[in-house]
Formats: sequence, C-alpha cells, structure tokens
Amino acid sequence: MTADETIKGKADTPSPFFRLETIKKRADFKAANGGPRFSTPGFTMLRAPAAATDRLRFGFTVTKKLGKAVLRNRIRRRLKAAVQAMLKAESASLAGQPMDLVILARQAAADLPFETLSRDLGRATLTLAKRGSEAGKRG
RNA sequence: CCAGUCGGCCGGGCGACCGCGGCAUUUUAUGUCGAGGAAAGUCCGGGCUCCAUGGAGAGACGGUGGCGGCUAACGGCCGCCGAGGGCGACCUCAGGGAAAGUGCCACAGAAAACAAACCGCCGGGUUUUUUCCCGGUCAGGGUGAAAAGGUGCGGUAAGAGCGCACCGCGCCGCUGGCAACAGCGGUGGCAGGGCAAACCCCACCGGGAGCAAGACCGAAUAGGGAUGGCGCGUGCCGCAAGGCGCAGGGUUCUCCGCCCGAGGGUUUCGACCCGUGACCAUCCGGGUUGGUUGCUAGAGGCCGGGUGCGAGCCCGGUCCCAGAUGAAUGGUCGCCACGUUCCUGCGCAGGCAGGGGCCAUACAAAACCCGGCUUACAGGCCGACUGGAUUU
Repeated sequence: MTADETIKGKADTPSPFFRLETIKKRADFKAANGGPRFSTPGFTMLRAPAAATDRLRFGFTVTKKLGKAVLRNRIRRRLKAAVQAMLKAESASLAGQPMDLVILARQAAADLPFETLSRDLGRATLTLAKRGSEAGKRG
C-alpha cells in the first residue's frame, strides 16, 4: 500500500522545491524565538517573524536534555525525514511561501508513529504560514 | 555429559521506495565511498601546532616503583621471579627503603615499644592461719589485628635460646642465572612489632597549553592611528577657573535641539611653521558574526614468508578504507536468520514437531590523528585447558 504510493510519488518529476533546506546560523535560530508557535506531542514549531531568505527553510533543535547522542541523532533524523514527506504532500499549498521555521524536538518524537509526526508537521506548517501572513498584513 | 578456567571473534543479512555528506567526471546526472569495538570516559603515552626558553645543573611540584625485554613512547604489553589464594586449569598483588628522622596504632589489655608483671608459678621474709611485703619468671591464663621466633628434648627453685636438634631469621661464602632471585655450605642464640595508597628517603621520568592549537580572507556597526580639508572672530559678567550671548563651522533640504574651538612663532604681508578642534575625505592597523585552511596515506589495513617461548621485529605483494562543522552516514517497509514467550501434540526425561505473539534485537555514534588503559554491552560462535561423572 504505502510502497505503491511512494512509487507513484517517484513517477512525478521532483521539483527543486522538495529539497529540504536547513537553517545553519545561530542568529537565524534566535530570530524565531519570539515568533508564533504551534505545539504537538512530538515537537514545537516556531516561525521567525521575517524570513531571512526567499525560500522555505527548516531548523532543527534537539537539546541535550532529551538524551544521549544516539537518541538525539535518531530524533533529528526522523523529524527531517518527516518534514521531507510532508513537503511532498503539501507542495501545492506551500509553493512560493518563504518562511523560517524552527522545530524544537520533544521526547515523544523518538517513538511517535511516522505518519502521525508527518501529519502534525503539515498542520503546524500550514497554520503558521497563515498566521504569519495575517500578522504581516496587520503590521 | 556436568561444573569451571583462559584466550580469540562476531555483534544482524537480503531487498524495495524516498533521502543526506564527501570525491570524481563527459557538469546536474551518473559512478564511487560513507561510524565503533568500544567511535564512550577523557585516565596515561606520542605525533602535530603555538607560546616560553643562552647552555648545563639544582630546588620545588607532579608521576612511576620486583627483574629482563618489546615499543616512537607509556602508568601499556610479553616473559620471568617473589608473596598470597584455589584440589586444579589458573587468579590476585602501588611488589624499593622501617638500625636517617618525624608521626600514628582506636577498643580491649598489666603492658602497643629508651618497654612492661594483672592473674598465675617459684624463692625469701612476716604471720598460728588468712594476709601482707620483697625478689625471680613469661612456660601457663586473660586482652587484642598484632605481645621480646616455632616445636621437641634437656635444664631449673620456677622458668627462660639458658643449652641442644630441626624449621624460621640475620650475616658471610660458594654455585647457577644478564638480573630479580634460587640452591647449598658455614656462622650468629636471634638482631628486638606494624603502617611508607602518613610525612619522608632513594632511583628514574616530566617546560606550558591545546585543532575552540595555529594560518589566511574579512561585512555591517562602534572605537583607534596617520594624512589632507575647514575653523581657531567677538561682546558682557567674574580676581581667576569659568559662565551667558552674537557671528561662524558641523549635524540630511529647512527649523528646533545637540556638538565645536587655543592659540603661539616667523614674515619680503603673499604666506609659512608648530599646536589644537566638533566634523568631512582618503588610507592604515587591530577585530566580532561569517568563510577558507589545518583535514586526513597513517608508528595504516589485508595476504604470504622468515625470525623469536612471547610482546614483537624484518622482508615481499596488494589495497586506499568517513572527513561532517546547528554537524552527512538516514527514514518507512517486506522477507529471512537468531532470540524470547505462549498454546497444541508426542515422549519417563533431556527434548522434538506445528502454530501464534513480541510497537522484538544490547551498549553506544567519528569531530586533528595514532598507541594503550578503564568502563558499558541483548545474544551468539570458535579454540585450548582443568576437575568430576559415565561408557568401552
């Protein structure tokens, strides 16, 4: 079932938009601190008030409080993979929306089913995209 | 077959889809490589880098501590010796010095160290006896982790290395060994407790900091320096320091506000020199975010041969085997293997067969690189050896 769908997904020509771009600068992470946020069991997503680039970027924060290196790596990689799956599913609604989103991992991200994680990411991203643009109109 | 000791190794496999980071290219798509035995703890030892340093030595501080070897080096490893433990294979040991000095040795006990007599034993004195006093004694009792070597015989008033034999210990000699040390012989009646992971003494070793080392490039903003531009006029108050104005300069076009001053020397009266000031221009140096480099071919892996008891060493062949930096090496599945557990059937039993379950798979992820040590680890494999049982 799932395998069939993914095969179909591959048949579509992959747009460069699917490529996951990550935030790497400390300043960009700090910029998202005060912005709107959306929480789910697996993570908290923050949106920077202003995007630093004209692209959609994601930053991943996994604190040492969550566990040792092995567990932290697993959490970060699952979240990255889930974001990529989500981007594929929501590509239409997200096209051309520059945003900086920071994902703050929580403990449950290691054990939650992958589909739940991916679906929550989609909800969070779309919600924050709407909220951010409204704030932009007001300001 | 049971119980055990030691050593070595593995620590999921195959496939599908979607991805990530290096490096190559025929430059955007393909190829290729991409975590561990501990990558961990950061406890030692090296390489490398910068800093310090005239040479050498001493002191201080820190480390090491049987002997010999291996190694780039080590606190590591190998072999051997000694002591202790185990029936044994084997295991454990900071294993130099206690007649250089200082210190400590709780409780108990008479006494814990220029020794010491509580009970007891023996002798003498006293007393009718009990008792008391003096002396001898450490064999016995009692205390303790530890009490002036142990056992036996002699000896004695009772005893005691007081004498003797054996064992132990010290010293001397010989033999074996590179040595630690061992063996043998002689000799001494016995030296006078333990703790040196207490200070200490002796021998040996050590300059410090670390890849966030170090090198290079270098934004905005602020600050530093140099040169040039422009300015340094005047009134009132005040002894003075200074204050208040006017004019001028600067501050985005204007206004407000704010900031600015210090003159002196030479003169052919054109100016020049020195000083000073907010500001402007140009340049220079430092420097944060960031980027590049250091950055992976090495005391390297594998195979074969030689050599050594061994750690290892030598020779030949062959291979290139992670280089990330908010940090790649993954995510989601399928099948299999292994594990575990439940049910059913068979069997006296060890167990065997079939089926189902486990969000089923330990400990843990490079961060400059090596050699070690230590610690963590589901489960499994192999080899050598020891003790016992059974069978022939």
